Amino acid sequence: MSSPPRAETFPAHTPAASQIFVTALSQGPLTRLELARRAGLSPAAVTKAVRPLIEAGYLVESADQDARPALGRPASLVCVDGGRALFVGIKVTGDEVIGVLTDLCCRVLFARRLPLADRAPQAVLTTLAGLTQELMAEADGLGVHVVGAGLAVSGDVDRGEGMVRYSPFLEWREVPLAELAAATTGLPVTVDNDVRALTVAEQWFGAGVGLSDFALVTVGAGIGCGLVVHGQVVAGAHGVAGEIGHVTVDPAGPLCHCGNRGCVEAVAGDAAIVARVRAATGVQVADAVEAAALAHDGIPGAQEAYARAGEAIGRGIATVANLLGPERVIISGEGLAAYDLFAEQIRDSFAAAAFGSAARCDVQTRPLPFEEWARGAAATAIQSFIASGPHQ
Amino acid sequence: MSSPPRAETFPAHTPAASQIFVTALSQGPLTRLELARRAGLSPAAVTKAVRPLIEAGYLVESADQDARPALGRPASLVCVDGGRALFVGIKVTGDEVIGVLTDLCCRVLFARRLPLADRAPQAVLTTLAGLTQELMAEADGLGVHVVGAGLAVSGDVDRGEGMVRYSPFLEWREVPLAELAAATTGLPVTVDNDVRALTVAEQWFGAGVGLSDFALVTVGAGIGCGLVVHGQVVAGAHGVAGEIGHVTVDPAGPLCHCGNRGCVEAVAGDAAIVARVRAATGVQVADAVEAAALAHDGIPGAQEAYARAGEAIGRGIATVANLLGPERVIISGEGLAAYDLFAEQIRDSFAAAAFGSAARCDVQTRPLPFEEWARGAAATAIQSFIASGPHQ
DNA sequence: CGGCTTATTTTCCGCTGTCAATGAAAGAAA
DNA sequence: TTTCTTTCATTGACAGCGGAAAATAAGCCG
Repeated sequence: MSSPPRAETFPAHTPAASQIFVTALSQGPLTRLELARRAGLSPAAVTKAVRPLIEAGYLVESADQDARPALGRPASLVCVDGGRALFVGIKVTGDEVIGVLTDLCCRVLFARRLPLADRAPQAVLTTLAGLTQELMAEADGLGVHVVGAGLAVSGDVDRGEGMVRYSPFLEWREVPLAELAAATTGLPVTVDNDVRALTVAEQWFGAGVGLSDFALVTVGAGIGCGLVVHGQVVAGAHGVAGEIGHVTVDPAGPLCHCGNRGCVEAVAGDAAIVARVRAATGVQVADAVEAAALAHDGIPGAQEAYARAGEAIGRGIATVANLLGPERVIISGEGLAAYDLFAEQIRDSFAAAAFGSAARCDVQTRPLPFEEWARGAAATAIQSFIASGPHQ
Repeated sequence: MSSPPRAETFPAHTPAASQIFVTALSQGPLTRLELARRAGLSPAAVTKAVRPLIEAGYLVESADQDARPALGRPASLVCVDGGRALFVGIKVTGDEVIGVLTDLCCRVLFARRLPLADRAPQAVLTTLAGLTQELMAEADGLGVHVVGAGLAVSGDVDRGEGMVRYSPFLEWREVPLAELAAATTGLPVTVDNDVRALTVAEQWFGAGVGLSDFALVTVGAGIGCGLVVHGQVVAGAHGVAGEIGHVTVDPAGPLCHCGNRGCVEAVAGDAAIVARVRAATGVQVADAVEAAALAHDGIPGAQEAYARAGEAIGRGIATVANLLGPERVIISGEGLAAYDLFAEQIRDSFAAAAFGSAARCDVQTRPLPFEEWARGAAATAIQSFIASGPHQ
C-alpha cells in the first residue's frame, strides 16, 4: 500500500552515540569536552561518536567564538542540525485534529487544525492521512524529508505496541493505531498518550531538560500529569499513571465524572469552574473563557470559583511532591490563560500541603500554544527516530 | 582506630555478573539457562559470570533433581550460599535500637533490641557499637565474617553520602552517621531511610521480587510509603519521597502534627486511632493495642475509628496507584496486627478511589515481625556489598 | 550402543569505550 | 618571529565484555 516504513534510520551505531546526540539535542550547542562531561564518557568516545553524525548531517560544527577560553585552543561547538530531518506530530481529540510539522529540534515550522466530524477509527485515519499529506507537502516545499510521525491520543495508550487500549473521548478500544497510520501514511508512526507526549517534549526540549525527576501538570478541560522518574517517563503497569486529576482533595466536594467526589478535576477542570461560576453568579457562561472574563471583571462568585480551583491544583501538586519529591513541577495547559486568577492559591496551598523539604520543589509555569500538544506528539516521533538506529 | 573498612569485596568483575548474582539471590535456585533468560543475557555470559562466583563461594551448585526435563541433559541449579557472608542490620528509633544478624540471603539469624536512653549522636554511636559487637560475636560463633552493616533511620537520609540530614525523632541534623559508625565498628556502613530500607528488602527478598514498579505502605505509628519505579527505589530530589502519610484525605479532618488537616497519618496513625477511640468510647486506652482490643470486643466507637483509618489508608493507596500505576502495593507495618479491623475499608475505598485500570493493581498484605525494620537495614548493607565489586 | 534431546561450555570474534600520547590552535612571552 | 603554555581534540593500541556458533556433556530410549 505504501513505501516500507522506516526508510531512513538514525546512524547512531552505539548507545553512547545516541546518548551524546540526545545531550547535544536538548542541551544546545556544546563543546566536545562538555558533551563528554555531561554524558559521563571520555572525550575520545565523543570524538568517535560525533564524526559519523556530522558526516550524516545530523550534527554540525559551529565556530561560535562566544565562550572561547582565555587561554588555549578554542573549543568548537557541536550542534544538532534541526533542518536535517522533519517530523509530523498530530494530536487527536474528540472533535479536531491538530497537526504540526517540526524540525529535528522540535521547532514548529507549520501548524494546522482540522475539525473531526466522525470519530470512528476509519474516518479518523482518513483525516490523519490527509493532514499528514498536507504537512509532508509543506516539507517538500522545504526540500527536506519527513522521517516519522507521532500521534498523541488521550486515554490508555500502549506506546510499545502502538495500540490505543481505551480512549473515552474517541470511544475507541484496542485500536492498533500505529500500524494503521503507518500503512496509510507510509511513515514510521509512534503513538502515545497525550500527556506523556507533552512530558517527552518538556524532558527533551522544555523545562525538564537535564532533570531526572520532574512532573508536568496540565490544567484545562481535564487536569493531567506526566511524571519523569529516574530519567524515564512513567507509564504505569496498567496504562494508568499521572492521574492527578482524580486525586481526591475533598471527599465532600462535587461529584466527578469518575464517580467519586472532590477529585481535583471535579473542582478545577474547566467544566467544574464553569458550573461553579454559573451557580455562584447566575450568569450562564458558556465556557472557561467566559468564566475567566467574569472573574477578571472582579465578580466575586467567579473569583471564588478560581480560588477553589487553585487550591485544589496546589493540593494535587503537593501530593505529587510529597510522594515523588521531583526537582521541579511544570504547570502548563490551556487553563494557564487564567493563571493569574489562581496562581496565588496554587502557591499557597502547595506550600501548605507540601511536607518538609518537598516544599523546596521548584514550581514553574509554562505557556502552552494551541499546537503544543501536537508538538508533544512530534517529540515522541523524534525520540523513536533516534532510537531507531542499528544498535540494540 | 579500627581495621580498614571494606576488607572483603564482592568478586563480581562485571555489571552482568552483579545482575546475574542478584537474580539468583532474589529469584531463588535457577538453572543457568533460566538465569540467562531472566537477566536478558546469553547462556555463555552466565557460565562466565557464575564460575568465579562459585569459586569464591558465593554461589553453589545444587544437584536438585526436581524440575528435571523429561528429555535431555538435566539442568543443575545455581543458588546463593547464604552462609558465605553475614551482615548486621540495625534500626534506630527514638527510644530503642533493634539489631539483626542476617546471612547473605537476608535471613535473620539473631535479633536483639536495646533501649536507647540518650539520643545524642555520640551516645547512640556507643550503643550501636556495642550492639554491633554483640552481633559480630554471634557471627564468630558461626565461624563466618560479618562484611557489612546497614543502619535504618527515619527522616531525611542521604544514602549516597551516608548522612542523616534531619531526623525528627532523634533530633539530629547533618550527622555523618555512616562515617562515624564505620569508624567505631570497623565495618563498611550503609545508612538509609527506614522505609526505603524496608522497600529494598521487599524488592530483593520479599513481595516485590521481579517487579519493576511497586509500592510498600507501612501502617503503624506513622504511615509511610516506599516506591520502586523503573526498578529503582525513589529517593526524591530533596530527600522527601513516599510521604503518603501526609497526603490529605479530608481537608476538614483532624489536625496533623505536620500542620495540615486530614492527612492520612492524622486519621490512620496509631495516635489518631487512639485519640478517636478515646473520644468515642470514653475509655482512656493507652495505645494502639488497647484500642484494637476494644474494637475486637465489638465496641462500636472503636470499630468506627478503625473503619475511618481503613478508609484513609485505602484512599492514600489509591492516590499512589492513580499517580504511578504500580503493579502491586504491599501493606505492612505494626498496624497490620489490627488488619482485620480495617481490611474491608481499605479494599473498598481503594477500589472506589482508584481510577480506571489503576484498580487492577494487586494489593497485598505482608506480616512484619518486630525485627523487620532491622532486616531492611541489613538488605541495604547486602545491596552495598554486592555493589562493592571491582567494576564501575 | 547409537540416536535424540536439552544444558552447559568452549572458542573465537566483533565491538565499545578508555588510556596515554600526540596533534592543533590559539594567546603570551621572549 | 619564535617558542612556550594552555586547552581542546584526535589517534591508535588495547583490554575486556558479551554474543554466536560449534562442541561437549549428560541423561533417556529404543
